[in-house]
Amino acid sequence: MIKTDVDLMVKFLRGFSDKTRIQILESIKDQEKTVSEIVEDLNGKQSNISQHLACLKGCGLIVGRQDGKFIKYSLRNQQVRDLLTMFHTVFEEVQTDIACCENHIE
Amino acid sequence: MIKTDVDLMVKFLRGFSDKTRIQILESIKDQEKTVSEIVEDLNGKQSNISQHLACLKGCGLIVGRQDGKFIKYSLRNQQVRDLLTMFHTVFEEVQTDIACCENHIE
DNA sequence: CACACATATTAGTGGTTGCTAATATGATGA
DNA sequence: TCATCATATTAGCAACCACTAATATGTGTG
Repeated sequence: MIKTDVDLMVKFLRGFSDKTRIQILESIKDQEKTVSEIVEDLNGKQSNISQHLACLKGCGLIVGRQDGKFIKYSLRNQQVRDLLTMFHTVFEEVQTDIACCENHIE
Repeated sequence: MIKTDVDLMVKFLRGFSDKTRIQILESIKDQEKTVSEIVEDLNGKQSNISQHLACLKGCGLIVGRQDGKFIKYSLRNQQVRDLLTMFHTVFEEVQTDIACCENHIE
């Protein structure tokens, strides 16, 4: 770590560390969607999704724009999309080893 | 998400979602190190570091090899290194927006 | 084998975080 | 403006997870 603040970096990365958030990111990866659409996509609760969206927005991973009575969310930029793609790539190659992190750190 | 299991994916990504683990990854990014060296690097407790190492190993992000009485850890491969680099890149560009995730999801 | 050093594991605990339900805010259109 | 729909926020709770201290395993050396 050169100069960037580690704590902030971790907050950024924490955006990726939850199932619901990953699913949201995947859901809007290719097209922007309204909150309701995402809720339906994930079969989740509106308040829960809304909280995660706020988190992802705060982490700089997504952006929202008002569109009539809706708010449409999409990935912040191509880099975030690339990051998601790269996760898949590295993950594929590593998948078999992952049994880790049961409950506590382990 | 195409075919890969989301839960497993999240376990993989959770490897990146903790300050100590990020610091470990950065610490061994360019050269393999023994546990003691990492402990010293981070100014941490041996048992704690050891647990995080186990987690990172389980997540497929690092590998360890016995070397005499020591065990030396290093990043699993170039892809993981690339991922770390890419974090920095995207993070730099996004940094100002990150105030998120205070305590609860927010 | 016994001792010393390096690392791993376990148990217990406190703080963090994601969930739900209820309520509040905000925007649109009659 | 009032009613309605879309989204955000809050409070409370349960589960999770990282931390420390203590102990165990393992490896090399006398």
